[in-house]
Amino acid sequence: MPATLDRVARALGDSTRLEILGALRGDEQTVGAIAEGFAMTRPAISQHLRVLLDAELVAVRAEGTRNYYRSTPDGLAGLRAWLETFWDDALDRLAGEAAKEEADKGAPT
Amino acid sequence: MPATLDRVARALGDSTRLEILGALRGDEQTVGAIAEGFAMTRPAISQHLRVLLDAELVAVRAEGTRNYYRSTPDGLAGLRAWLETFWDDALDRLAGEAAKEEADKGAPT
DNA sequence: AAACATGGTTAGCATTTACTTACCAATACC
DNA sequence: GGTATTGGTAAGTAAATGCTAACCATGTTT
Repeated sequence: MPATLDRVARALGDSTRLEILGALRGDEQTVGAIAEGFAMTRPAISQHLRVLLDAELVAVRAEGTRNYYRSTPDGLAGLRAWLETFWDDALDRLAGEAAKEEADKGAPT
Repeated sequence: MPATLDRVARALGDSTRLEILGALRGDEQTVGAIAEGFAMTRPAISQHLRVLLDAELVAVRAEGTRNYYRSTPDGLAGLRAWLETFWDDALDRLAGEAAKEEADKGAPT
C-alpha cells in the first residue's frame, strides 16, 4: 500500500529532508555520512530518515552495524501522478477560459 | 520570486488543503462555497487558503465582498521540475546499478 | 441609515514537529 | 572477553500547526 499523498508531501515539506534526499541522489549513504553534512545531531537525522522511510521515499539496507539509506523513486510516483493530472487539468481550464474570452470578444452582447 | 520548494511541499502536506485544491480543479470558488464542503469552520478554511496563497498555489480575485479563489498551476512548476529531475536521476542510477550487476555477473573476480 | 452577507483577523488551545541530551542494542575490532 | 563504532529510541522542550470562538471591516440591499 503506497503512502498517502499528504504524507509524502509532508515528508518533502522540510528543507533538511529535501537536502537529505539530495545527498542520496548519487549513491547510497550511511547515516553517519549523511549526518556529517548537517549542523545537527545524528539522532535528528535518524528521525528525519524515519519520516522519509514512512513516506516510502527512502529504503535501508543493513550491513553490520551500518545502515545504508538510498532514495526510492517509486515513493514519488503517487505525487508525480497527482501533479501531472492536476497540472494538465489546470492548463485545460486556462485554455478553456482563453477560448471563452476570445469568443466573447468575437461576439460581444 | 517563486515560493521555496519546501514551502510548496508543506502546503500540499495536509489533506484538507489537497481537497481544497481539488475543489478548485474546475472553476474558481468563493470562500463560502469552498467551506461548505468541509466539516470545519470558515476561518479554518480561510487560514488554509492563506497557506496556499503563500505557497502561490492559489490566487484571489475580489468581487464586492466575495473572494473568488482559483488554483494557479504555475506555483507547482518548481516542485514539478524538482520531481522530474530527481525521478530521472534515480532511474539513471538504477539503470547504472543494473548494468554494473550485469557486468559483475559476466566477469566475476 | 439599518440590517445582512461575506470573509479576514485575533486570541486561545491542544497537538504535532524539530530538535537536544542521555541512553541502549548490536556488531566490529583488539 | 572488553571496548569502540554505529545507529536507533526515549524523555524533555520550544516553536509551529490546525483548529474554534469572538470580533472586525467592507460591501450589499432594502
